[in-house]
Amino acid sequence: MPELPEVETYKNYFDQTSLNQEIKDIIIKDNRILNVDELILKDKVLNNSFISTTRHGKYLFVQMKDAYLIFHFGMTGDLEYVEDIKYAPKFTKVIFSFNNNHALCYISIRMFGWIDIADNMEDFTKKKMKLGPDAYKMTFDEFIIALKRRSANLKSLLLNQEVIAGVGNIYSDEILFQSRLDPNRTIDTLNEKELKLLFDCIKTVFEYGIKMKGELDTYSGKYLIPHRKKNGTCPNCDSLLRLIEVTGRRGYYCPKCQK
DNA sequence: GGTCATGTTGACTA
DNA sequence: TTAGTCAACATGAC
Repeated sequence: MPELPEVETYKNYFDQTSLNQEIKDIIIKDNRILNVDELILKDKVLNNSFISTTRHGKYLFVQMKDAYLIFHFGMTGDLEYVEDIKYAPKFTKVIFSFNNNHALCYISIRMFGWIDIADNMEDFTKKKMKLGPDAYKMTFDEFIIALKRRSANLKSLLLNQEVIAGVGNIYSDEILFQSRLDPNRTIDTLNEKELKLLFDCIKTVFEYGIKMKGELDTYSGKYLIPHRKKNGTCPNCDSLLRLIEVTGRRGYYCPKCQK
């Protein structure tokens, strides 16, 4: 499922269920989702505990004694805390089992997500993944710096994790709709006021998304999200939404409201 | 059976 | 360097 609001929701869920308990076992049901050698993973995790978590973009970092465990959820990743490993849901790929027999399951249907280990969070985000600033936490100055020398169209720009981390396909449509900006425009055509507007909309859209725990089907009808389907209409002016394809992703926008 | 999907990456071209 | 296009990854839903 995850874009930024979902990953933030997973983070909160992780914090409420899985911190500060000794990890006594890891069960790897499918090692294709591991980006790290199984032995290294076990060495870093077993007999340790999860201390705290940090989210950067769509990545969740879990601090341990001398390493970070990293989760990426792809398009169909999820976490579930269960009372016993026998309740592990379908498509569970890795189970972290605690001393009290409760367990945290990493679930992935399509296996686009993965689990990794890193010594240092900055090295991972900046050097390895080259991620831009986190879209929800960045300041306006960081946003402007991230856009320097960029000239891509607005939708591809928002989707590019190296520019800004955390915006996915659905939220890129919503952010551009709330900003009333045409996704086909290029970033270098925006004036100061439009840049500030775009920045503010990134924040408010994610704020709402986090509040709603990323559950898209509960979103208010004044948002674009419930309308982004074939023959969907603009919640603002009722025009038929237009479909665009950018970087192989489908997007919806209102040709009348978004300029 | 065909198409589509909340993501990322690498190859290639301009 | 930056951008755009395409294909690949694996699986379920409609």
